[in-house]
Amino acid sequence: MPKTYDPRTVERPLYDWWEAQGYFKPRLAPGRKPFVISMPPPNVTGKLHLGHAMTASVEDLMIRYHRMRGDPTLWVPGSDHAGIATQNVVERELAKEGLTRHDLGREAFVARCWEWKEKYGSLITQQHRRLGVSCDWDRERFTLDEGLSRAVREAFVRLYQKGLIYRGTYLVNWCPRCTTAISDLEVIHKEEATKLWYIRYPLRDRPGEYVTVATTRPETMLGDTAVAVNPEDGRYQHLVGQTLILPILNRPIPIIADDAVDPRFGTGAVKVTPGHDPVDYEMGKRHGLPIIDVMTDTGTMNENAGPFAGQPHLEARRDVVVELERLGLLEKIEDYRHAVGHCQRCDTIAEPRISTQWFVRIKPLAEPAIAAVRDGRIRIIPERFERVYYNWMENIRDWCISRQLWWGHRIPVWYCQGCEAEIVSVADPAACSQCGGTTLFQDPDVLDTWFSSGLWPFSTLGWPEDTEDLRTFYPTSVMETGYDILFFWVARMIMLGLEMTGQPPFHTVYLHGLVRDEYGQKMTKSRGNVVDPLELMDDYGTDAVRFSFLTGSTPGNDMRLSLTRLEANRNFANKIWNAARFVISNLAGGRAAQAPEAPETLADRWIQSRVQFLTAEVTRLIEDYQFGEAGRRIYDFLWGEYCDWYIEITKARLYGSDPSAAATARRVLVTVLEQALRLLHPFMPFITETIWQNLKQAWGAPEWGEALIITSWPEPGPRDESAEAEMGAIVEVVRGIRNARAEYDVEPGRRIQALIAAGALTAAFDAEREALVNLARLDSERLTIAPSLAEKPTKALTLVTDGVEVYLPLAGMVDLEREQARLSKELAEVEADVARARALLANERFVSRAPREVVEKERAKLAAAEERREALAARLEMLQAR
RNA sequence: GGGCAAGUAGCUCAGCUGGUCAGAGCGCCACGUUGACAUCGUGGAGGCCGUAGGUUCGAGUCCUAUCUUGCCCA
Repeated sequence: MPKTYDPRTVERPLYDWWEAQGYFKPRLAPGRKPFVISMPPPNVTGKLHLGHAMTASVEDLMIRYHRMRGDPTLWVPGSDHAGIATQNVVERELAKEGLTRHDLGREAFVARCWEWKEKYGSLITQQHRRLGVSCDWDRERFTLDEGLSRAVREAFVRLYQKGLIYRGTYLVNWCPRCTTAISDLEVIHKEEATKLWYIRYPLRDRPGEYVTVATTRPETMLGDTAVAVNPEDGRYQHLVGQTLILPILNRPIPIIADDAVDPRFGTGAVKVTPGHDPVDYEMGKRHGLPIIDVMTDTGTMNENAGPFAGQPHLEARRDVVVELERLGLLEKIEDYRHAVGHCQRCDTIAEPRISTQWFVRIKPLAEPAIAAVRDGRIRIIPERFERVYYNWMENIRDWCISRQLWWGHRIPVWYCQGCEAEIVSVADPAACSQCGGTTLFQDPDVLDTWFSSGLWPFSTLGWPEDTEDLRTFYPTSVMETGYDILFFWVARMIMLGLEMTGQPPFHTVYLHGLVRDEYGQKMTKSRGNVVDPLELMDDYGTDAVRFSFLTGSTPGNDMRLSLTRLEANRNFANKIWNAARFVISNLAGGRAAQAPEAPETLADRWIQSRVQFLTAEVTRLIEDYQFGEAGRRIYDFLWGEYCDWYIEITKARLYGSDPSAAATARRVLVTVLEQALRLLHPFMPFITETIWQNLKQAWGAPEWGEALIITSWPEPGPRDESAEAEMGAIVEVVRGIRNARAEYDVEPGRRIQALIAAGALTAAFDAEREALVNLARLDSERLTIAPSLAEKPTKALTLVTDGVEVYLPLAGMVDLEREQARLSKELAEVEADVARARALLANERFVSRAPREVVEKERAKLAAAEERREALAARLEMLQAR
């Protein structure tokens, strides 16, 4: 094994081997409930980003854990066709050739998209493998696959037949750049500084009088069909029912009264444009106002805009204002801040626009979806997102699912030219079901990408066919994803899953946070702060990247990417590597070549007890979805206990002359490391498997099995409480001696004399005498360990720990004045402890109300402190009396 | 306007259902080429857990108010 761990030489071949061996495929076990995750499908347009790395780290952890537990474990990968995003990318490619999609025509354009998908879609899956994801690639799916497309049609038809999908003409969000409708969720509201224009609308029947309205979008006045005031507003009550003349177009429009008007906004009178504003649209419906659409699908003014027809709407805005000013109807312009909706995909300002679209009637789907979370059939982690979910679900509005795009699932609706019937069908119809006519036109629109994603947990398993996979692996277990797509995706999977399959698609939703840059900013292309996970993996190794994501975040909370943390975890990998190197290089021919074992030492019993405790804790924490804490425990164990203490302690035996003692140490070194590697494997799969294979080989233990990835998760064995307590005391003494040496500037190489009065712990200290000598750099010849000392040296440093007194007669170095001062300080501290514990125990309410264990613990603490106090006081007295 | 999260050592963050919870990594100081590791070892300094109340025998840990920052929804 090389001196430093080199992930680059390890990762790729190991991943290929795992995959080739079929370890990523589920192993069925009769009677065991499968553990299944549907991987959130990355967009085919995408490059691997840190979100994927986070997702992969968390999901692969769960997958590997359950696989080791023996559950039939399936992780279904795939990718998403990402309608708007992909279409935009391909259109941009075309633009480089000076072409638009319309130049190509629909069929050729879609073919072009497929080409693009074939070329780049596999890129992200290759990149994905580098993260170590142990998913079943044979079950990889793409949302536009034949099977999934069929699922989409089936779902559409079922919803349509139940009356849950309808077509209608409504005000929807429209992106004039993408030239398609988008759903409410795809509109991003951003606060922007704009202007508020105050415009005078003359009263028809009262010459010279007018009503002033304020607007942020003057060009939409061309579509005004009323002016509204609040019915309670005294300023305007007398005008309600009067008629105004719309400036420029000179159209008569009424003044209406409506509760929706906020009297505090602007002048309290607002223009009503039902064709271009959601509030106005609702108002228009209530008052039977006409709807006038003044824009085209690309955001230019149409023929209804009179003199401004043909102008882009922002130009028209400017010119409308100029014209109003000329007419003397522009009262004033104020600065104003308000939220403006933007297209999620291209950031263009989204315009509310009247158009004919397909919608999902969502309330009947939302109600069962709310119930599933409320009654606990679905649990969301962290829990607070359940409220976010309810809040959104309870205020949900019908979902606009049609998109005026070409790349996607075409809506399975055909219109008969003969009788105008609407035919909705899973299979392409040959003839009209009403009149038998054969001239049918399919609806040109495609479905919202999230409609197909919403079916993902079951469409990937074969639904609507009653497949073996669907029967075995559905419902899935955990849906793990970023909280940013709780509404987009998770909520819709729950709704569609319940509706289509009658079951919640998963029992647990685990939401991770977003990965931000080191300054806490969202990573975006425009900020230029995007970090490429591939580079991180190159620089630090995949295991370090994964471990950093797992231990550096808590569910639902964003994390900042910290390079020092990555470095620390790379160092951790290297630390384990070297610990393993140490163990392996000391195996001396392996298990078969070992002498009969000597009995286990205290240290052996201690480390074995610790690894059992670790196993229990890590298992509990993983079961409780506390992955970060679990990872940190393993880190602390391996570095803090195994390396810093146990390995150091075994050196004496390994380098000593007793082959039996060495044999025991070797076995314990190997088995404890092996168990810890199993625990760590879901966090750091590459290095653990690599070490494990080396260790198995060097130790000669074929019965461990083929690979770590498929070994069993360890069951915690019993703890050895006394070994832990005794070893704890020894560690404390060693630390005390090291501390004293540093404080007195004893040269590191110098071996010093020590006298230890170990009381009840004498046997333990005797047993680990060699460890004490080595770790505290004591002079073996001049080390006394006894229950108590008949004669205590005067010129010596004194350490008093629980139940143990240590004397260090540092020849010529002990300054008794200083020593007395040091002991006095320590005594004062202990006295404070004693006083505090006494006060607490004297409090009747504490003794009577606190749990017994807590009181007992406090009593034990008091006793120990008192003992220490006595020892310190006695020592001080002795020094003073000298 | 409604809601949520965060505010803990110089920095980045852990601290589960209230009782060694005051921690880690990095940084800092001192020392160290002891036969796994300088991507290391040993020792050390450093925080009244945003602020003010409250509940409790006991509160970073629960409640209320408040300040700061960020996010979501409307």
